[in-house]
Amino acid sequence: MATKKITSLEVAKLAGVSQSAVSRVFTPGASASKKTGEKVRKAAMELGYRPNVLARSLITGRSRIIGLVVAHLDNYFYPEALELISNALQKKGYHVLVFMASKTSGNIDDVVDEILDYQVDGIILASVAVSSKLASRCNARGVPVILFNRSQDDDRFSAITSDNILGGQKVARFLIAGGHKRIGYIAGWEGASTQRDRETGFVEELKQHGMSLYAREVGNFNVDEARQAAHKMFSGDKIPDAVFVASDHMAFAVMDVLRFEIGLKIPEQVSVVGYDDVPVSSWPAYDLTTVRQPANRMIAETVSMILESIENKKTKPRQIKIDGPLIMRGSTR
Amino acid sequence: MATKKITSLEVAKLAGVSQSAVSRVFTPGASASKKTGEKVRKAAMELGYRPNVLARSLITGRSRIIGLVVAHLDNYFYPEALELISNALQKKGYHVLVFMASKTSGNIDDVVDEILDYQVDGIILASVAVSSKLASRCNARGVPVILFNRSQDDDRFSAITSDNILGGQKVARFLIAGGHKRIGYIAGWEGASTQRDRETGFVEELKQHGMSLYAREVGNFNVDEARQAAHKMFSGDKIPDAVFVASDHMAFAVMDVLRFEIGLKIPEQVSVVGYDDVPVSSWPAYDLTTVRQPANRMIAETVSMILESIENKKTKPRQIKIDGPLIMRGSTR
DNA sequence: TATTATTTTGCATACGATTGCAAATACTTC
DNA sequence: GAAGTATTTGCAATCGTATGCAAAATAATA
Repeated sequence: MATKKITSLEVAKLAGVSQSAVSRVFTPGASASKKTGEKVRKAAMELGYRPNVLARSLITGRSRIIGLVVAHLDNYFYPEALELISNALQKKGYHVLVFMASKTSGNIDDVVDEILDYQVDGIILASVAVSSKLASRCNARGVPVILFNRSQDDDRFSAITSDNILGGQKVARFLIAGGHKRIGYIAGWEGASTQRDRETGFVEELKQHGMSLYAREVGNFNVDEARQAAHKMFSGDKIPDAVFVASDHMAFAVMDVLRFEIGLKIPEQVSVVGYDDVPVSSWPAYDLTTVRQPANRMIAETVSMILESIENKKTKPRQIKIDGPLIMRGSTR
Repeated sequence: MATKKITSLEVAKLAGVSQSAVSRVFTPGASASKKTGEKVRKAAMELGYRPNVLARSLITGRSRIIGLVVAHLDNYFYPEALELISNALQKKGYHVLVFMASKTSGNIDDVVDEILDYQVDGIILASVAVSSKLASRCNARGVPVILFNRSQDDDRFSAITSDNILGGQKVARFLIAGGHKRIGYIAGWEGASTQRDRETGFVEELKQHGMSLYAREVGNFNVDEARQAAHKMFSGDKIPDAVFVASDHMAFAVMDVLRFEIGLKIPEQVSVVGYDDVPVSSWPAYDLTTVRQPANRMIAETVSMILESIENKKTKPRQIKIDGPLIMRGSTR
């Protein structure tokens, strides 16, 4: 139990070479002869040596750590995203340090400060906004920041989203084509760009067809509030014949209220459309028509973009929108 | 953009003190006068200085990083756990470095090696087993390892689980009390202690009442296999009148098959019981009777245990089982 | 084989902090 | 105000690795 750590120096001694030689053997691209390579590797194996990433990063200035801030693990889009991000980064030799932006404490700036303390090579903010003070601090440290599933009017950040405006439009067109006349919308948190864009696209497209929202409530991307919103929207006598809910997560709650509390048939009496296409949406119990957020491609872009920024400090931030299809299922007629 | 990092030395210069003074101001418990404290803090604020956690950990030997290995983010018990763990550790000044044990690559040992490279202060393995070679390597480095939601016959590890045997028993008693005569079981992955314990408790308790499993299939904690298992179990003419499924995650798939593909009524024709009590279980569309894994308490124990091991190297590993209640809902009669 | 070009190697320093030790300063107490 | 005690401070070494530089070893060329 009283065990010393194995350092490169001890490996060097055993292998009969200098400490720098050991370092070079473990540094890809450094010059070391085949013979030394073998000696060192053998000694290292014997002692169970592995380079200390932290010590290395102290001198290289690269930690190979990416900070990931995430708030809504209860929305099942994010666990999926987290898994994909982590896997993709792992393949590139990076790892993810997770920071929860607890909805209560709220102050993202503090969290980002903590992240920077770990000398992360980059930061991914999943569905979380950040003050411009923080922006400049990250910029000052040369740490690239990428917004995932959230965009912000600040060109110091790259942002990856699905094309939420287009997505909203698709939903509108689809519902209109289905002959719906009284169309409601249950909004997410109004501070979120995703919410705003989805609604904008949706409402604009309705307008194109000479229609407007028949009802509107706010669910704040939150199950309980979504339930309340559903109750309000469907309590009168003239109820909508279709409702677009700003996220699948909320849509499930809405469907449950409609079916089990109000007693409406979906889709016969009401059509419901969500947004995200999380795995649960395809389960027969919900079978929810929704706009797919192409997680794979969003993550691929996110990862390649952040790595690019790390390699090459002078890449310009970019805003990317990825188109996602409308997935038609049984919650709509 | 070409911005230097702010080090303690620069703060020291600005504040007109030595570098060690700066360090002391930022080290809780170190001796520094009120006056210096103020000068230093002012200078630090002005320059935007924050201590470099990595450099600190190089010398203290503490990284304040906890490695977390997790495999099944698609089972919604784990995102919840991850959120709770991360929050709890954050409060204590630790952070979580995530490692995905992709089911395919499989080799956890390599993952743990990677973790150790980051000089983590501890490792939490969520639902993942590890070889005894690795065990000794972690032990050698003095890095405590805790198994979360998995136990292992190796007393070098602490392990936190719910009381799966007792949980299985509770389900058996409940189903018997409900008058069920033909009781089936859909197993998880047989390599998992959770699966084994749940089944053991369940079957033993049936035996106590002079009953035995009417049918048994394996779902491997996997949605697709669970679906197939359900099909097999409910295809004959004498079908079970109740089925205990080893995880909620699989239970949802089973319910969907029974209702939408086979056309059975739950609970009138078949009762279904799950295990975990993930949030979805309480949604009306499933309304699943299940055994709650008390995530809060499990995480609280996990965190306090790992921190204790870090502070005090000579704590003995312990195995803890936490009792969880049977939550009765509408999927059973 | 002698000479030059190329690799490989070791030395020494640096990365940004913490900490034991001894000197200096501040605080008590009479 | 002096003597003694308690705090604060700076110096210098240290953590484990990477890397510029010059020397040594090897390979290439004539």
